This record gives sequence, C-alpha cells and structure tokens, in this order.
Amino acid sequence: MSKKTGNIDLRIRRTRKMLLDSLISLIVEKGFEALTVKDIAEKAMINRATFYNHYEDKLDLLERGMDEVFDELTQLAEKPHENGKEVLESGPPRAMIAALKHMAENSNFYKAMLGKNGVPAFIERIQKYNTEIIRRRIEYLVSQSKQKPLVPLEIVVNYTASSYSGMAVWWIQNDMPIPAEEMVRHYITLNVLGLYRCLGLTVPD
Amino acid sequence: MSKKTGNIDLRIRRTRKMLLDSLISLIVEKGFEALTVKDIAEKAMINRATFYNHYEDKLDLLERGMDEVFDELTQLAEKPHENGKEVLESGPPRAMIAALKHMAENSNFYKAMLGKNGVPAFIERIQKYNTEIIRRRIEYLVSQSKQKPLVPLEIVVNYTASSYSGMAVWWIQNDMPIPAEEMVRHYITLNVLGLYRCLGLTVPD
Amino acid sequence: MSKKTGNIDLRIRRTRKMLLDSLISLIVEKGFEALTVKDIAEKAMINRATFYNHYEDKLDLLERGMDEVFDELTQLAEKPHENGKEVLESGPPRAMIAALKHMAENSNFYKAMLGKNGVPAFIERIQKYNTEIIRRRIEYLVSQSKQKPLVPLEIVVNYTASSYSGMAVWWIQNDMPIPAEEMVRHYITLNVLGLYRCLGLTVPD
Amino acid sequence: MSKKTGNIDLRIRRTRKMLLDSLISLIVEKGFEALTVKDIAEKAMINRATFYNHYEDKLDLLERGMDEVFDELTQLAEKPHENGKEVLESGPPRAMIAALKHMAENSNFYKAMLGKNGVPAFIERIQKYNTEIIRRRIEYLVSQSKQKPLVPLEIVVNYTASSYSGMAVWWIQNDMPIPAEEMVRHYITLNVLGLYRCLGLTVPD
DNA sequence: ACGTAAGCGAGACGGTACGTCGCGTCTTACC
DNA sequence: GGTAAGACGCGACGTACCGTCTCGCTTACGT
Repeated sequence: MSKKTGNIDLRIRRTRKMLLDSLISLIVEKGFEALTVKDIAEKAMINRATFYNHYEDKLDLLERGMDEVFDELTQLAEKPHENGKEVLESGPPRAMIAALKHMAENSNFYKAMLGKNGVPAFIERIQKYNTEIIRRRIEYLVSQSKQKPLVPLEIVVNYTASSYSGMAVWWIQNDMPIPAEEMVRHYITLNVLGLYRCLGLTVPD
Repeated sequence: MSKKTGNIDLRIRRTRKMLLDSLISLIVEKGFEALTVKDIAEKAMINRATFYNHYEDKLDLLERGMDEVFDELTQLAEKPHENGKEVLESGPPRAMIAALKHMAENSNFYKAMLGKNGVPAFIERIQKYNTEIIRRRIEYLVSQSKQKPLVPLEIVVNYTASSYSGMAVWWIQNDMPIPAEEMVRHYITLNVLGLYRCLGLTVPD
Repeated sequence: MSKKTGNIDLRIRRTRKMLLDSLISLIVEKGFEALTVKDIAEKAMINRATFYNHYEDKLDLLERGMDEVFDELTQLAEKPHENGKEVLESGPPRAMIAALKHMAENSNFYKAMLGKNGVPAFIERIQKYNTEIIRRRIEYLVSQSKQKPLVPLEIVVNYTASSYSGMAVWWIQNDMPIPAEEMVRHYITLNVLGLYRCLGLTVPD
Repeated sequence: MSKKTGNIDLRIRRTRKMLLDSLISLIVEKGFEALTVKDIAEKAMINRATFYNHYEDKLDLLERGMDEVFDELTQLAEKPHENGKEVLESGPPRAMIAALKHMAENSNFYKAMLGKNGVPAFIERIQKYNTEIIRRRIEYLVSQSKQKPLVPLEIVVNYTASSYSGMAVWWIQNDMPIPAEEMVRHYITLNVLGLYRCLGLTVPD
C-alpha cells in the first residue's frame, strides 16, 4: 500500500527530508540561483558527497521537491471527484480556493520561487499545470454553449489561465491582503462580467 | 544632447556593442543562466579582463542592454503624445500593436528571456512596465465611469496586466501564429465582453 | 600445529585467499599504488566492507601476503640445515639458485613489485632479507681468513648484497634470459675474481 | 643565452620554486605517497588551483624537480671533459666523489626518495642513469683488454652498477658515516680485487 | 542435526582529496 | 587611456575512495 515510501531506508528518508527543508528555507533566504550545494548540505547537516548520492544537483533536488508540491496540489484539486458534473460546475471556485490556501500555507516558498529571484522552470511548470485545469473548464463551458466562441479557444484558455496565475502571484507577493475566498470571487467577477461592466462602463458593441 | 554616446571613446563603444550583441545571441543559443563571462568575451572577441572594465558581471551587462530595449519600447508607446485624451482612448490598441511588433522583431531574444530558461528579473521588469501602462489606462476608464467598480482597482489592474502579458508571452513562444493586430483585437474582445459572452454563454447575475 | 589455519572458519579462509589472489593479479596488471580497495574487493567478488573485516588497508593485505612469500623463501634457503659447515660452504650457490627459481616462478609478481611502479617497502624488505643472508656468509668467510679485511665489513656486506639483488632484479625484469644456474655462476665469478680479472685486465696494485 | 629561465614571468618562477621547495620538504617529512597536492600548495602558500596551472599532479612536479637534479648531476659528471682519455682513466673516481658529495648535500631529499617511503620511479631513474655511466666505463675497459670477458658484458655492467648504487644508498641512509673519498676507495678496491682478496682469502681457480 | 553465533552482502554515511571551471583582480606590455 | 595576455586567489563543482556503520540473510561450527 504505502509502497512508495514505506520500505525505503529510514536514513534515506531522513536525509532527503533534511535536504529539501534546507533547500526551501535557503530559497526563501536568498533565492535559488544564489544557492550552492554546499550551502544546502551544510544547513541540512549532511555531507556534501551524500547530497550527490541522492540528487544530481540543486535543480534536481528542487524538481523532486516540486513534484511533491504538485502531487499535493493535484490531490486538492481532484478530491471531490465523486460527481463529475458537480465538480465541473461548482468545482473551480472550490479548487481555486483550495489552491490559494495551499499557496498561502507555503507562502514563503512560493514567494521565493515566483519572484525576481525565482525559478523560471517552476513558474512555467505551475503555469502549464494551471493552464490544463483552466482548459478543461473552458472546454466544458464551450460544450454548454450553443454559439461558436468569438475568440479562438487557445487564446481564451491562455487569457484566462494567465490572468488567474497573475492574480495568484500578486496575492502571494503582497502577503495575501484579502481572504482567498474574496480573491476568487473577484476573479470570477472580472472573468465572467468582463472589464467594462466591472468598472461600471457600458460595453461597446 | 550628444552626451550619451557622442563623446565616448570609439573603442569603448565598439567593445560594448560587441559584448551586448554577443550576450544576446548567446542567450538565444543557450539561455542566460548557462552563460559565462568567458563565453560572452570569447564570442565578442574581447579579452575577458576588458569585460570587467565595462560591466560588473553578466547581469550588469544584461540590465544595461535591457535599459536600451525599454527605452525603445517606451518611445513606441509614447510617440503619439501630442494629444493626451486621444492617446488614452485609442492609444492602447495602437501601443499594444506597436509593442507586439517590437517583440516580434526581437522574438528570439524575448523567447529566450521569457521561457523556462529565462531571466525572472527581466520578466518582472517587463511586467512592472506593462502594469504601469495598464494602470494608467484603467484609471482613465474609472474616471469616465459613474459607478464604483465592483472589484478593487488594484486587482483589476493586476488581472488585466497579467492576462495581457500572458497572451503576449504565449504569442511569442508559439512563434506569432496570428498577426499582431488580430491578437490585440481578441484581447480586447475578451477583456471588454468577459469570458462568458465570448463563449456565447449567458451571464449569470 | 594446525593452529594457523586449521581451526579458522572456512568462509574466512576463502575470503582471505580470494582477496590475496585478487591483489596479486591486480598488482601485475597495474601496479600497487594504482590499486584501490574497491578494485581488489570487486575482483575477489567480496564486499568492500568485508575487506575491512580482515585487513586495515591494501598495504596490510600486501604485507601479510609478503609474509607468506618470505616464509616460503626462508624455507628454501634453510632446508639443507643438517650440516652447518656444508651449508655455509656450498650452500649459498644452492640457496641462490633456489631463490632465483622461486622468483622465476612468480616472476609476474616480482616484476610488478620491483619495477618503476613497485613497492619500496617490499624492495627494502627483500634487500634486508638478502643482506642478512649475505652477512652470515661473509662472516663465515672472514672467520676462515687469517688476514684483516682490506675494507670495513659492513661495506663489504652491503656491496655484495646489493650487487646480488641488483642482478636478480635485472634477471627478472629482463624475463630471465639465461638459466638460474648460469646467473649464479656469473655472479660468483664476478664476486670472487673481481671486475678486472673478469674483463681480462691485469689488476693494479 | 639564459633563454630557459630568463624571460619567464617572475611570478611563475617564484610560484614554481615555492612549490618545489614545499614538495621536497614534505617528502622529507612524511614521504611522497602520503603527500597531497593540498599539502604542497598550502605549505607553499600557493592556491591549489594555481598548482594545476603549472603541473598535472604531484608526480609531474616531482619529475620536473628530478630533471633539475639530474641536470646538476650530469654537469658534475661531465665537467672535466677537456681530455677524453684522461676522463675515462681517472674520471670515474672523481665523478663518483662529486656525485656522492652532491647526494650528501641533498641527503634529506635523497634519503626520503630512496627509502622505504621512497619513489620507485626515482630509484629506477637514478639506477638507469648510473648504469649508463658505468656501461661506458666498462666498455672502455673492455676495449683496453686483450681477452674476451669471462662474463657477459650486460651482466658485468649490471653487477657493477647495482653494487655502486647500493653502496651509495647505504652511505646516505646511514648518514654518511665516512668521507666520500674513502667510500669510493673502498668501492674500487672491492670492485677491482674482488671479494675474496679483499677478505684475505686465496682465490679458487 | 540443528540452533546459533559468525561471517557476509548491501549500501548509507561522513570525510578528504581530486582535477576542473568560472569568477573578479591584478600586472605588464603594447598601441 | 583602452586593450590583450595571462597569472593568481578564491570557491564551488561533481567524482572517487576511504573507513565506519547498521541491517538482514546465510552458512559453517559446536554441542
């Protein structure tokens, strides 16, 4: 059952955990690029050579750490899977809130990864992930519509995904000034109504 | 007036130009982080020590190069500044198209800077720039409205800016599959009408 | 009597034998200094940790192996010990021949140990051994003489011993180009007659 | 004229000298094999990376140092080259004495290089050098003789060379207990008269 | 013969040195 | 004064061996 981690040597699990913790706290401290393997190993109180027994380099460690984060995220998003339709209709807001709360809990990490000293590979990955979620949502909405979309779907998807992740990034980097639920409500309002109506302007034809 | 470049030693100008050209073509080749000062100097056929006479490190060179790019961008955006009102009303589409075309002309460079091996500092900078343009536009729109916005302005600005830059990035990274003018039109459509109406759905209250 | 090996665990004896065989064949292959414990253990198909159950390091293994070789040599030299006088008079040639033949049988090993990639400790040890044999012989000869030696005994011993071992080394490293008996005869001729008479020159006073 | 060293960068010459001095004193302290490049560099107060700008590894440094020593030795041996015949007749004793004195002056170095922790490559090299000197001497002597040698020349050469170097090693390792001149006299006595006559024994036919 | 203490394989780990690479500084010589 | 050439100190890299240490498995020995 717990095949993944259960039968792995205790020492190995301990070593890897310490290295990952060390990496994250160092990313928060001074950014990923400025780090050295030596820093990570020292902070984790692990011999540098041992680091190389487990990971190729600091990027490898990061990616495996990211895998875990994404597994967590995915589980959050896919939890209420009992009823497909229900999920697609009311799911997104719930999944969005869950995702934002997950980010808030690890805000130091995300802040470090997404900012000026961040890791583009992580950014790209999270955007790709986000885009896929959104794409499925959009496709569902299209299937509900009788009209042909006014804008190519790919562009719609990209527009929606990037505005969402942009807002999430802003939210994290400004230390989550408003509750996650409110953020999502604002987002949906903007998304659904469009800019003009949100600003109280009449929409030109 | 000619203070900037006119009276600078010809050799210096030549050296700097060769270094910058070399940097850009190397970014395109293999990404900024993977570069070394040695690479840049060699490709520019400049002695490595001479590099350090002009720049602190490769990031310094990059930033000064970016300054030039942004100067160019700013000039594009601000060119038709004779008439403030006119600019704010019809300007954005024009400025957007100009900006996209500028990116298309340097698409290799932007592709390299924005992608998975890109430079977060550059991304942040371009987003900040973009956000400021958008902010001014939004503020103008708000001033035209009689109603209070339904969503905090800061969030509106961020939403609009990130969706725009997200689309621009997508456009560049997919090798500009449609004309710049069309891109901007799609963007405006989405922005003004909102997602639901673009998809042909009725907007829930 | 059977204390040495009889009551030692079979697995231990097997392990040690395989390690020693492995060491010797690797010395022949690439010289002692270039070896690693890992090499030895792998070739012996013994776990590296097990190596350390038996020996401190590769030098320790070597020395214990050398002990065996020297035991063998000593037995050869001391075999005809029934009659002291006879041994001292005619023994050396016989012992020398036996020693050379022993070296010839293990010529790969000796070649490796004595050459440019050899082990100085082994060289020193074999010379010390050799010197002792020669010393006893010289002392016997002196006791037979009525005159005082023209040269300090220590120097005579050293001269004789090093010329002997030098010739043995030469013989081994040139792949034993002539029979052992002939080698010894030449040696004795040179030793007894001196250089000049061997070359057919008159000896100056 | 002084092309070899004159026009080499002063810093380079200084660096190399310090490394070599450091190597020699460390060999004396703890033997060549036990040394590390780090040790050498630290003692020489040279950065380890700079070591690798000049030498491949510690063996490379040693060999280049040896080259210098051998150049010195060769100059000593070949100094009185005005008169060929005179050199060959009376030269050897003089050259031998010079060589021994040279060794005595660097006795720490030689002691370290020749002993139990010594460097076989150095030993072999010095023996090869020595053998060549002796070979020339023997060939000269043979040319003076009317008889055919009783022993193959190669063996004579080897016998003579190894007895000489053996004595030199003994002399150094016992801290030069007698003057160099006396050493050489004893050597020649043994060599010319042969063992038996030196011991006052009658020579069997 | 069989239970048990041992020897053993597997491999994680802390260390230390390796040889390499890139950095930023410096000096010297040239133009 | 700008540049080329390149030595140098510094520090991180990724690799290789070392010697130590658990942890189970298996196997030879002693009762």
